[in-house]
Amino acid sequence: MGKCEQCIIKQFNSLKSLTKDELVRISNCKTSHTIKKGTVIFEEGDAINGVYCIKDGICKLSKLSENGKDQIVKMVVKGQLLGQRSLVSDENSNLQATALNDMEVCFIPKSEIIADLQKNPKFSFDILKDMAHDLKEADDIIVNMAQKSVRQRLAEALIYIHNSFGVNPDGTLSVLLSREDFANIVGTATESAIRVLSQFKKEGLISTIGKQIKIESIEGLKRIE
Amino acid sequence: MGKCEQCIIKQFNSLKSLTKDELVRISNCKTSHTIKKGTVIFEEGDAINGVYCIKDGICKLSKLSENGKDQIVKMVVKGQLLGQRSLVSDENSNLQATALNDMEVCFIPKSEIIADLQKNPKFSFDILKDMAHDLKEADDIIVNMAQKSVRQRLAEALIYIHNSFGVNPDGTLSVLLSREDFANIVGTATESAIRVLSQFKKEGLISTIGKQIKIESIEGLKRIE
DNA sequence: ATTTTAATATGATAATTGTCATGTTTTCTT
DNA sequence: AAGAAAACATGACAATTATCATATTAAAAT
Repeated sequence: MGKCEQCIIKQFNSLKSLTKDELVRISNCKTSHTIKKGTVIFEEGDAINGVYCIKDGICKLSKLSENGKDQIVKMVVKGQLLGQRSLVSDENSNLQATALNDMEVCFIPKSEIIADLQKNPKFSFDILKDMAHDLKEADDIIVNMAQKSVRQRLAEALIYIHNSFGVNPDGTLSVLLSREDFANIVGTATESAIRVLSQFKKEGLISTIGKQIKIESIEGLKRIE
Repeated sequence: MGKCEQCIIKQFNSLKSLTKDELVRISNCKTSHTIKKGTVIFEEGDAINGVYCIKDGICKLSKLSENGKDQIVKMVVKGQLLGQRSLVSDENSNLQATALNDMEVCFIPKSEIIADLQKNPKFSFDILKDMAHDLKEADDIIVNMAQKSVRQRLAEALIYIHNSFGVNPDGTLSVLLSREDFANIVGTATESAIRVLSQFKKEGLISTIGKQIKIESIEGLKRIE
């Protein structure tokens, strides 16, 4: 099993602020996992008790609404930490995490890392920065949900996914989402999401290869009102 | 001017985790302010460079949408800290803060408190907990915005305000909001908010005394689908 | 390879919400 | 106290979005 001290992934998240000694200790108690696409990593209400360092892949964080829909609140990718909040609060998770493709993760038990959070101010400040950033993003999402049309939100979601998670060699979005996922990001009915995507296609803003989506005009998508 | 060490307000926020020495130092550099209802405390894009400890009153945090509406993202009351995020990130504020009634606040410059954040792990852990809580709340708001009707959201907003900020002796909500404010919390047109409130009144769920609102049946509001 | 199932697509229609117009009430100003 | 301005209220209508029905296509299972 790989060692945290030597793992490049940590450069991308708060673990980079741990000392070598701390990393060695964590490395000895972490567990590596391969997670198949579609697997639920944790559910709403679960006690998580640790963080996942994502070595590869991507997952969605969602919350079940009373109307039966599963609103996607955030996506977490390779390099990032999943479940940071469980380190801080003793409450159970308010979100469900589901793998969007095959993932490789390391799980670090809370018990082993919580002391570092208390002792290593650089580390806790890093986590703090992360959360502040998440909070800012959440504010933006709230405003978008409240004030923008489905069309606008979907256009922005496409741009966001394009810019944040990149594209395949053929130009299609590297994260493969179902139409239902798109609907659950944007907060609309699946049919509505499908309809809007069809329109975007007609307008030449995107093209599709099977369920893969390729953005043809970011500028065009940005211009949508 | 009052001294932080003796101030009861700090019991309600993360400042309680500062040592006596730290509090004394902060007390010497803080500035007290009275803020009139309606005053903009800081705007989007402002560099805040400190936190406000709210001794009395309440304010709204909002963000301007492209369509000209001012979405209210959060309300901050007596006892809480305003602008915590400015301590952590060096970016300018993404939100505007506006006093909803007359306020009394103490402003603590970032320069004086940032060292404590680095050195006092109890304090930074407290702030971390706060942010984790805010983030959880933000998730809930996103789901509500995306999946619930205006009617449901407004009912929930009324309940939230009732439970979180309390009522006057006559039973009316102690935070006096305009219909436009309600619309901006719920993310709808002012006319729609007015309409729904009128309906709630007709249905006996609320009553009004001028623009003051009194909840007559929390259970009824909760039952709305 | 064929059946079965799930995902995508589109039409028709209903429900929700936004916009504009206009009137009323309340609050503020002088 | 009178007039002006802002906030509240409601109707009429348009736009957006959800829901239900039903194809069509793609993926999975046997």
